[in-house]
Amino acid sequence: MEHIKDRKILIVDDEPDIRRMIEGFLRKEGFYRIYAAADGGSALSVCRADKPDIAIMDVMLPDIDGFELITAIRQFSSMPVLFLSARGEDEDRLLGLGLGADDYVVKPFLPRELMLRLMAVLKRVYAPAVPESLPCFQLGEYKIDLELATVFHNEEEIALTPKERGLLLKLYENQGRIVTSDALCQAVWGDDAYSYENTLMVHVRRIRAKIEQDPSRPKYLLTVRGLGYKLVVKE
Amino acid sequence: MEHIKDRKILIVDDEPDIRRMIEGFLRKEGFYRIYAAADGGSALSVCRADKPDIAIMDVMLPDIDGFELITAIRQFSSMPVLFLSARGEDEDRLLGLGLGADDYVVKPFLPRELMLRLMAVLKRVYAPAVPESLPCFQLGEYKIDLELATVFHNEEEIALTPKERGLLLKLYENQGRIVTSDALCQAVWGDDAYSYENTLMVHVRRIRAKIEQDPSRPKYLLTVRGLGYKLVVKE
DNA sequence: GTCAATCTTACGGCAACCTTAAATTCGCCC
DNA sequence: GGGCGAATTTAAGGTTGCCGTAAGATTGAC
Repeated sequence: MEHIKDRKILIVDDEPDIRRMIEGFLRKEGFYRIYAAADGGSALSVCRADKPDIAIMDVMLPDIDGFELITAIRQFSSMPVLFLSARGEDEDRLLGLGLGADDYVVKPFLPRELMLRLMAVLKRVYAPAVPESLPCFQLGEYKIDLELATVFHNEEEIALTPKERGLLLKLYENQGRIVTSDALCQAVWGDDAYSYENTLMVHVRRIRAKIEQDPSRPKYLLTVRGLGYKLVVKE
Repeated sequence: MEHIKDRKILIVDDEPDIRRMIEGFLRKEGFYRIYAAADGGSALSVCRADKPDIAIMDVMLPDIDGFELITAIRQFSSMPVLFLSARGEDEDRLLGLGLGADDYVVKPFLPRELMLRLMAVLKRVYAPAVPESLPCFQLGEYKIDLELATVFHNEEEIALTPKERGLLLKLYENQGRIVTSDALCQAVWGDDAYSYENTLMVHVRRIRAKIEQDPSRPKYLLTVRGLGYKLVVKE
């Protein structure tokens, strides 16, 4: 999941105009994975089948009350839900939030407000658990600080890019051991392991340019032919 | 002021039942410094005399409209005000908030909701127990005094705006470390951080205009691509 | 020597970032 | 309230540099 706008959104409302309005606005804002449903029944099956990342739903639906719907959804999913409601009653609001709704917008609303709240919920719920601190270690005269994404060498500070940092982290976690190319790709690019072999080599080359005296005869980041790479930390 | 529940609360409502209900609930929740008034006139004198920390007041009072009352109060006090209203109209809400009300609860309400909002307002208004002294530090030829919100450079004094100050503070507290854009937004704008990315950039740009020789090639407030920003203090 | 694996370099796309200006909101004084 | 200047946000277009691709060179195993 690269971007917040890659999230899948389900819109549940029985009024076609509202559905289209919301969908249109969200698309204009850059969301592109949008589902829609007009009633609770189909909403429920979309939730099961497509597993959207968030649902925007009207409280009043033709076949089922929104609060019952969220209860049903909670049986199998903890996806965030943002309610739309024409009523301004506080009981509804509290009930909704109490049942696990994440926010609540009163109709009529400005598209922008819906947007703000949607983004807020997505950020809150899917906020990446950032590891507090990343390691810092020495390679001969080179000091590698992954926290600062920086290599220190001879008074110089050389910045590391995110990919370089990710690769070095994976290698450092397995220092002295061989890390397969697949494992490295997995660590940096995620599960969909396409043919990143070549790309990986290029990145390794770039890392070597930053942490090796002679990048062509590496001392620290070694190639293990046929298997992968290995980071040698000890002197 | 030790605790949030040591705050003095004024309840203004002409219905004795409502007054008692709110007061009872608040006492049960641990508040103990509670004043009550049945009309705008006495509310005003309580505000003058006892200087409550917050007022909960009905919009409809026998002698005066709540909005006029808040205007009168604003003449001599900036105490937070939380409105109760039987009308659910947004105009009222906006008007109230625009006039300096801090929140707004629609009757009928659940005591718990009033409570939540009351606490929220108190926290928001009184939490930033402004740290007495803010740091002052040197960036090359630039002296940054966050206390005075001023940059000194070549006999010149350049004022910092509140946002600029907030950002610089957060950066200074993490000097030498990378501060993510999210963390910066959070520090200055609060939790619901969305769409501030661009705004942040603009502010960074303006800060750079004040503390960098060449804002396009910053020496102190550096960009860390893909991560955030970093303040380099040491020379 | 041959072949496959790995290295090396260069280049273009694209997202992240920058920059500016205009629009809007905020805060203060009257 | 209304008006004014400052502060902030929005918007639009420009720039930069990370990253992925490809193509040719080199290395190591057999």
